Amino acid sequence: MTAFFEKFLTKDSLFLDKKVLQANYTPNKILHREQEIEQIAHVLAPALRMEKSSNLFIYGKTGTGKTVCVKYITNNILEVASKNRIPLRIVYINCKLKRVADTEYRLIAQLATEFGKAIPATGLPTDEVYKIFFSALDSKEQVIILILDEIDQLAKKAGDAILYNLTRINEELKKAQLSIIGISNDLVFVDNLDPRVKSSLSEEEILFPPYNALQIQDILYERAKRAFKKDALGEGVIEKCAAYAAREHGDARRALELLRVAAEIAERKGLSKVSLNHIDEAEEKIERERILDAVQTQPKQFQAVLYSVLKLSEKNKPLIFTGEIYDFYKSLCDKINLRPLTQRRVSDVLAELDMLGIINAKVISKGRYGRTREITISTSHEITNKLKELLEKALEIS
DNA sequence: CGAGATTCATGTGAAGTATACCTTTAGGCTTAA
DNA sequence: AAGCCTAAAGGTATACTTCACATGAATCTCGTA
Repeated sequence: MTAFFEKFLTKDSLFLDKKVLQANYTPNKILHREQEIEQIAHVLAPALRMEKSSNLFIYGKTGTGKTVCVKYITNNILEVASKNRIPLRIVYINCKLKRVADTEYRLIAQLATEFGKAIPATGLPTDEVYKIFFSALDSKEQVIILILDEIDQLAKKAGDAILYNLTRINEELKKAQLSIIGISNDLVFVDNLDPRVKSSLSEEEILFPPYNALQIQDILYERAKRAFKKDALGEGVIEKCAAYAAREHGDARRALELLRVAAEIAERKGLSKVSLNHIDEAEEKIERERILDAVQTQPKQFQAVLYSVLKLSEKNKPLIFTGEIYDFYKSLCDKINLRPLTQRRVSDVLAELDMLGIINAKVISKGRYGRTREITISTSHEITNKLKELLEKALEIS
């Protein structure tokens, strides 16, 4: 054991600074987004004069740099603010996180917690929580910029009334000022909003177009310079990562992750260079971990339903229907001593699993033979097998 | 043969229920003057 | 008399159930050519 660690220590790493490639890293130079950054900066600048800045709505596909740009700007603005003793506060919330900010109550509770007020998970009336949040907000003169990431998820689950309430809070605040930045991956999201919400939320709008392959390459080169030691990357590695990511609507986050994981794989193998086939391995690994992770954090019932789907797909059938799943699921529940949910609920569970991208579900009509969800597994065989193992363990299936 | 009607299996919306948790309040007990 | 603790009462959010109705194309029915 000691020998292993000794060797680990002396073996030199491919990385110079790994965190440069990690998802939450904010670089101090963002390429190919000069215009967007300037626009955002213009919108937010009034906050420094203690004026309310316009609400801002940012949209663009995943990995187009929305979050990074916003974080970059807010970091800068915070710096200036603290230097000049301006009471500016930035709150960032990701609305997608299940059980954190995916309902009205939980979002406001989360916000209140950000302001140092502990809110129980249940029990309080929602408007009470609003009041607590409100008084925390208005307790002193300050400007607050509230960033709601993945706001489309929130509106989809919790309705847009909550957004209306938030945009209206400002009118009642006496001392503080609140501006909202909404970030959405869904390009048509605003169009489905209540017009009142729409007009107040998107006083300013900025669209982030996808990066093209060349731009992603630039970004990768820039980061790789900091992240890796010289010559750690083989010929064409960056190009390939960029190409893969460009294929997926120019997702830079994905490209970076691909590069990092590929390097980790190479390093673990004790190689001194990352080569092209590591990228393929990395892609596989990322996909696997994304799914395994998502599944692991699901409630037991969800896992049981998913397991049923997997088991049924095993029988070499390309399409599975809700009814079969429910039957299997019920007998499964019997076996593992789980109280079965109703079909109604399972229907919703399946819809949610679809949303998570773990399965593909499509509602079809089979004419005379009724209407159902047609379900397919979207992942590769290998991952499916791993999943089954994991679920068997989690559900204690012998 | 083709237009409508029918049918099936389940999707989907609304309303109700169970659970877990919160605050408030009233009563009982302890404590200190 | 004041202070503290506990338990009951009254209230809420959330996950789930119950009930009832909606869907939509394959299939059936029946009038017509």
